[in-house]
Amino acid sequence: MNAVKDDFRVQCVECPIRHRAVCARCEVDELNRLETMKSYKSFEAGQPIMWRGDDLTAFSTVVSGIASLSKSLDDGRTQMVGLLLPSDFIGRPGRNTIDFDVTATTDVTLCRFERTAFEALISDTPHIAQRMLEMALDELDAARDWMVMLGRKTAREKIATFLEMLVRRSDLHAATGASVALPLTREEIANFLGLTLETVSRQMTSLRKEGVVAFDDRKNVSILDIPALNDATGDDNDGDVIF
Amino acid sequence: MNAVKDDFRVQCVECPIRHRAVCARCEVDELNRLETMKSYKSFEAGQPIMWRGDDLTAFSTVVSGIASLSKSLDDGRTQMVGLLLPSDFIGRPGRNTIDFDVTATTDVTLCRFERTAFEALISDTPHIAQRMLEMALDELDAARDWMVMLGRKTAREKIATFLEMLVRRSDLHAATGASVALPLTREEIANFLGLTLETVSRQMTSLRKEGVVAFDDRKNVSILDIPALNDATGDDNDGDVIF
DNA sequence: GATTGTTTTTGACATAGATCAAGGACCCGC
DNA sequence: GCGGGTCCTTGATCTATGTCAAAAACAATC
Repeated sequence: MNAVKDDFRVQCVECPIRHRAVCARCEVDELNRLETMKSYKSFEAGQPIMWRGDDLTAFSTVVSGIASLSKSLDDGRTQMVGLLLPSDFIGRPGRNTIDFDVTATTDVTLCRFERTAFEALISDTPHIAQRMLEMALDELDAARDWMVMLGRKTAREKIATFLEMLVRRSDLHAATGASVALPLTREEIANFLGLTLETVSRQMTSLRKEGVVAFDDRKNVSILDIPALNDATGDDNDGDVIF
Repeated sequence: MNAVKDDFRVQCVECPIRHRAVCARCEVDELNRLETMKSYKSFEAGQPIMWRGDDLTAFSTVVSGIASLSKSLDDGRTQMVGLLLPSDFIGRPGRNTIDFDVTATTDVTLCRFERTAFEALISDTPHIAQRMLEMALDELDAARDWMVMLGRKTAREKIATFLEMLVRRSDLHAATGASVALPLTREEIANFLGLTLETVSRQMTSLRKEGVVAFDDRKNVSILDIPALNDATGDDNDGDVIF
């Protein structure tokens, strides 16, 4: 079992996600203010980060790793409603509990801010509020594409859409045969797509047998036929992006 | 056929949605600036307001009526991804085309702003950016509940969730037997819920036969048994709200 | 109030995906 | 390298929902 290391620390100006996170537009003096407010916290893969209903005492930015947001019905059915990558933000001003479960999908490091201090910062520095608006609107666009997928796509299209998203995100766009990391288990993919894990497995083998993809191992896919994958998504060819 | 009346006009300070729209937090001088920028435009029920891909030359707030946002796949499958009520906003800063179809579901009146002028206003007046952030985050919450519904609920639960949402929105909460307007056709409801219109119809008759609801006519439902409706949603009892 | 078109309901049937169950593959600690 | 756990695949079957088709209810126009 890997020990969680909480000793990670970088200067804001050298932060790897400096230009994409909520602080993207901050001037140096604003960064200095953030510098004094922040602390880092890490979680192992699989660990819960927050539970639905928890007091939202701090806001966070994902610095490294992947976290998922999910909601469950009483009987255990669960739907993933967000996938947080480095630079994504957790928390919302003006609400004091969180309304979904946040889980570390891989090892995750967060950059944390006390809520009240950060809320003050938001009202002081328009740069942060503007960037947060932009990020919220991007998430909303992603959520809407996701809704189309959940409501109207077949299992095969869902799988293809998911794989295509991974390719797009890893920026290998054109590189046929390149291997892409699959950061989620079959069950997590199922919760992402609104399917059962068995259906996920079957559709993946089906795409494999057709020669569209190949699985190096459980956690890595190679895309052998990008046009075929695109076709299978059900989107028009310069299709919509979820992330 | 009703003529579209474009002559609707109110002063901002007397506007019915003054305290809920993007301008909610504006001071009098900011309102005065909006006053000079705005124009009204109306659409009949069923008319398209914008098509996906259109140039986003203006932003708008819904003043009255209901509009829907939807996305379609190539073969015509369509999913509704938003339902705009009075005070809701159309358009997003920093993007110049719109990525879904906007349709007037009932007769609709919009309050319009030229995009460039409004974007300038956003960077000038933090009150507007802050309010827009709040509204975007609310929409995101709604979208996430909607995703759970699309991905994990049964047809019956979807219908119950939809009807419950209507009750909640019309603020009749406790009033058993009260009649609620059903602003969408069966097909639109189907596109909202990720179902076919036949399934919508069947589940509605099923709820009717069980005595949970009654249909006064096509466009009005009475909720006879609120606890039963709540049960049928699949949420826990003080359940989640979509709007 | 008959006519025509639209929307909704109902029925019969087909099927994608869920469910239940078993067997394999991989991982990790010893 | 062995044993126990977890994750993944595959198979057999069931069922909720989609599809296709027709009839019924309603709305609009003359």
